[in-house]
Amino acid sequence: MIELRHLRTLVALRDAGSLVEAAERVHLTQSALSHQIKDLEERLGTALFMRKTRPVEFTRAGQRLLSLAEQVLPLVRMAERDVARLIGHEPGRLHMAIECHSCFQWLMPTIDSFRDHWPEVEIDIPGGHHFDPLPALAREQLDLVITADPQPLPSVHYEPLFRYQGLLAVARQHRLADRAFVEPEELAEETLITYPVEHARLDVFTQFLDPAGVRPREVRTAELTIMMMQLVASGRGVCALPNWALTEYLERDYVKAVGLGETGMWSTLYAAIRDESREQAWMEDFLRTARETSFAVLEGIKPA
Amino acid sequence: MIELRHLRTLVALRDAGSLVEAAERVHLTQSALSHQIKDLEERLGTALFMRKTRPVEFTRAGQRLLSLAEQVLPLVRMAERDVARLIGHEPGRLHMAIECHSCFQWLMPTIDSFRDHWPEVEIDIPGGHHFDPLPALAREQLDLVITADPQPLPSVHYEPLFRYQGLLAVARQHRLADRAFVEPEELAEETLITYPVEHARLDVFTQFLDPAGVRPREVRTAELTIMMMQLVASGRGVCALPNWALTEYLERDYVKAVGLGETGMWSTLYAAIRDESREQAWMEDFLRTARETSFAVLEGIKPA
DNA sequence: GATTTATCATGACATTAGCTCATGTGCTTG
DNA sequence: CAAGCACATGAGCTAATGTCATGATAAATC
Repeated sequence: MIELRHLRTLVALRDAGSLVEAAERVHLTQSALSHQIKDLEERLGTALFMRKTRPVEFTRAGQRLLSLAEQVLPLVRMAERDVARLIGHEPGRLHMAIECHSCFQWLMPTIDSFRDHWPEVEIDIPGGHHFDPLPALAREQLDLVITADPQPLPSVHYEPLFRYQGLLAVARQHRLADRAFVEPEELAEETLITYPVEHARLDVFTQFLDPAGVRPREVRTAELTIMMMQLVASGRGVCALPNWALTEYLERDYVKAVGLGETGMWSTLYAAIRDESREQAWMEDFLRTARETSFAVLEGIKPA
Repeated sequence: MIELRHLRTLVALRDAGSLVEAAERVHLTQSALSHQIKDLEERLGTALFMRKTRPVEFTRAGQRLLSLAEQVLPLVRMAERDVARLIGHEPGRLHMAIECHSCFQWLMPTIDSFRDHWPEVEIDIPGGHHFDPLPALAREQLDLVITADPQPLPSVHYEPLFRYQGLLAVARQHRLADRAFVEPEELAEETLITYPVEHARLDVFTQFLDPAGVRPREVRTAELTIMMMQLVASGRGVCALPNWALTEYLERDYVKAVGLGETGMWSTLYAAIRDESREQAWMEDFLRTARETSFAVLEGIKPA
């Protein structure tokens, strides 16, 4: 008997293009998917996709099942939402803080799509708070915080969203422009441009420079990503940003990007929420939507 | 995660009206369904149906999932059929013999619905064969035989369709009319009306009278059920028929029905097919359709 | 063309979901 | 109030469904 599990796998496979990555998306091993699909194929009596092409190519039978999945899975999700709505009639509240300036890029589409499904949830991003958002979360002043450095707090749960790589943006003619990666020491004579937030919240420092005991010659700040890009492009400094925040500038050949350290500087972005709210159907749905939107909108990120 | 299994269970539950019978339909135990649904309810956080009513009554959440099932399951079946069709392009042949006169009642709607889905399968009920159908099945002159007495033959497989109870139809004013059941000996002085087929193929004899060494005073035959009913109603004899073949006459209060023996005479109706054809998608589908149609059209039958 | 790197397949083992069995509880019915 | 029926529940088992370790194969890199 064919099950929804199979359909979800097929969709992941198509979106990912390979078994390995599809496996990450559905949080299973490559082997599990291989077995699962093989089993399904045996029961159906036909192959579902070609393994020797990249991205994988679906047979006609595979395509038919994919189209089934496209029809069916949204229906299932809608039903689940309806059921969830039938249960809890208390309107939800979703006040959030974002510790990650570039996150608006995926957060806005996420919120848009979420609002369609859960109109009764009150969404807000309260501005002008100068308090520390994570304790505010515990105090129930906030309901969700997007952050890259989880700190253990009672009753706060960190839900990983995705992993991304921090890259160093440099001018095209910069001396480091053609390097695959740089070592911390090489930034000692550079001007580093950052968002105007505390030192401890910038992972170029916490993960890269501080461990090596290096301080850049100068640090200056800019509010917006595009301003940073202006400064970098005109050779006024370098700046570290998530890979996906850079893609559009890289495509336009506006700046160059190099890795931070040999292994690259990978971070995980988390949604911090209170333990209790993990149960709420709309919260689950928000996180799912966030992940889906991110993977659709951003390039170069990986499942956590 | 909700799975198709759950949806199939819910549909069975609604159709059956009780967990016990639903369990029979999906070929699981009552316990399994109880666990399965409980588990689902816990994950959803809400009850799906009321257990204390008969037939069971669905909560709003339950109804929502039912409606999901109604949308989704047909789509899944269609996709499965399409996939099956993509594989085997050889048009199928379905020539059948029916060893059960009353069976046309459910067989005709079955065939109608099947033909819609598998237009390329050539369906026929070759008439005028006076050979024994089961060997003809093995010889590939036939592809399916509806029968109530399976005889072991190499490469022939018997797929149970449903169980039914043989009842004795008697005139309203008959001396046995108010009995719950009769013993074989009580038929020694009766005229028994049967279809014009060999003795060994009539289960009133093989299962009821022969074991007790009883022969009715007289045996006469009639071709059609309705003729039998005429004769019975006018006191010219009694006749044994499947419960479901009698319902329409019982509802019109045309005749009365009594059980055969204290435990009742239960038989199982089988579809005999060749081993190889068990694999064919359209054959599976025919059997499924047959079962579904039977349960929809006939009253008082049970899953095999 | 050799070497490295990637993906998928596969067999053995592990885990767990999902089932059956046996039994308990509560409702209905005679 | 006893009997019958339907559902619930806990224990235990099995088979389905995973993981791990490894090998084969194809593409990418040197």
